[in-house]
Amino acid sequence: MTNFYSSSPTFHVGVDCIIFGFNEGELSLLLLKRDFEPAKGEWSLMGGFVQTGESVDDAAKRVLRELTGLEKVYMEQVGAFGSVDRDPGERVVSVAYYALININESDRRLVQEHNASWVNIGELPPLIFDHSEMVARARELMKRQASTEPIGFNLLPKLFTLTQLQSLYEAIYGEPMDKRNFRKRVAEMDYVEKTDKIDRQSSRRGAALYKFNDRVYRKAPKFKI
Amino acid sequence: MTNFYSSSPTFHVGVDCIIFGFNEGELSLLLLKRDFEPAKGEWSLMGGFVQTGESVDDAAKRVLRELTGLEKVYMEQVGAFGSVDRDPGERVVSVAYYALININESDRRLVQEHNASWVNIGELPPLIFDHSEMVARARELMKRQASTEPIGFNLLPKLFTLTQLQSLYEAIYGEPMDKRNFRKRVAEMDYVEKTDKIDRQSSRRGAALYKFNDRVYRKAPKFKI
DNA sequence: TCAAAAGTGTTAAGTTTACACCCATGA
DNA sequence: TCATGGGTGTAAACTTAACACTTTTGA
Repeated sequence: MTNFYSSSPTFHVGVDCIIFGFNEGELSLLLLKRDFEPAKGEWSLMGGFVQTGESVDDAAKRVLRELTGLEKVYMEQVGAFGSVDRDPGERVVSVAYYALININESDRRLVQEHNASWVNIGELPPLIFDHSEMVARARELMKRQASTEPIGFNLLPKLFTLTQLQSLYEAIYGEPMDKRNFRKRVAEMDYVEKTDKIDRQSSRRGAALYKFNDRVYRKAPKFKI
Repeated sequence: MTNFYSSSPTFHVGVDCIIFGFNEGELSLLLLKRDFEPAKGEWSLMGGFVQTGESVDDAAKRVLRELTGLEKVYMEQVGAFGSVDRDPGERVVSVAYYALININESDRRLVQEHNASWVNIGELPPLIFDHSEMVARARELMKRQASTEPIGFNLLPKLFTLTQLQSLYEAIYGEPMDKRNFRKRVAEMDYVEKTDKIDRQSSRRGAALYKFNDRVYRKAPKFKI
């Protein structure tokens, strides 16, 4: 009896990470300037190959960790990219993931070693292969999910001001929002808790610092922003 | 110099299809009772392996065509499933797709030859591997997309009554809808066109038959149902 | 003549949007 | 004292939801 699987070819399976960060009111992506072939010298997403005994999700986590040093990061699968010629080197089916990280928590040394840098999302260079398409799909997905679930907090420090939070959502949606309406909505989210701490960086008066309480959110998960 | 790719393993890449149909007010899936190993005798999705020189999307289209005889079907990728042990036979990374078809247009002989049948979505048997999870994800995705884009028409005959259309959306959302509000919304969609034909199957009085005009939709794509 | 599905508008409730001024502070 | 960002409420516009009766016709 012939083996059921053996008549079909096998392929390298890759993972590529669209890594979002937020700083100074701007969304950025962590991109690599490739110092290796193929496509040496061009910009790309951080990627890698799935290994034996490693799930595709785990491969994505590993690849993210290799670049940023971070574990337990918020990640979502964007989808599989499987055109025949998407990688000119060899046939590779790749699964894209997006990650939301707090830029300040990433390991600067690792980032530098990989020749990676944060690029403002409005000024992205052309990317290799189909990586620009992956980014476009990831942005769409992230935008939709950000309007539905409180994932934006992953991009902020643990303590943040409401102005920061609003500026984050303005960056995600790409449009300005009304301050009073925004704060009204946040006020209804019991899991966005005002602390007694004050941020004195951003203004003379000082702004109240808030935190996201996931425990409370899971009890009453209502979110629409 | 060593080859960049060769240090990583390769895997079989599969595709699995969640095939939605609509009949008698009920959503159904086209499932296979496997007459081959592994998991012979159990229920599964229709699947196959990606071939050399074939994109993953094309593999999904081929697999769907092999079972239904249909081409140019509405399909969406659900995502990649990559757990290490998801297929007990051998390591397989699989990409799930959902398809929306008109049951009457599928090739009954082909369906029979594959030992496949339409199963009401409320009465699904346990499925092999992670196929139940694929189905769950596909349903969620399809529901969301159905509320945003006029994809439901793919499940109906070219001519349909408003009662059929409402009953379809009730099946998709799993909840009853108000007839007058529903018709009000449809009346605002210029691309849902009343024909001069009458359906006399469903009632003594007869119901006006409508059709979806994709040309008109693309000019003014507003949809919310 | 009646059973069965088709067809049709109005009102109340809820949600979303627009909008402008005072506050607290450090320089 | 003034420049800067922080903080606050109300009313109009719009959207959504609730609701019941008349029409047509084949059996």
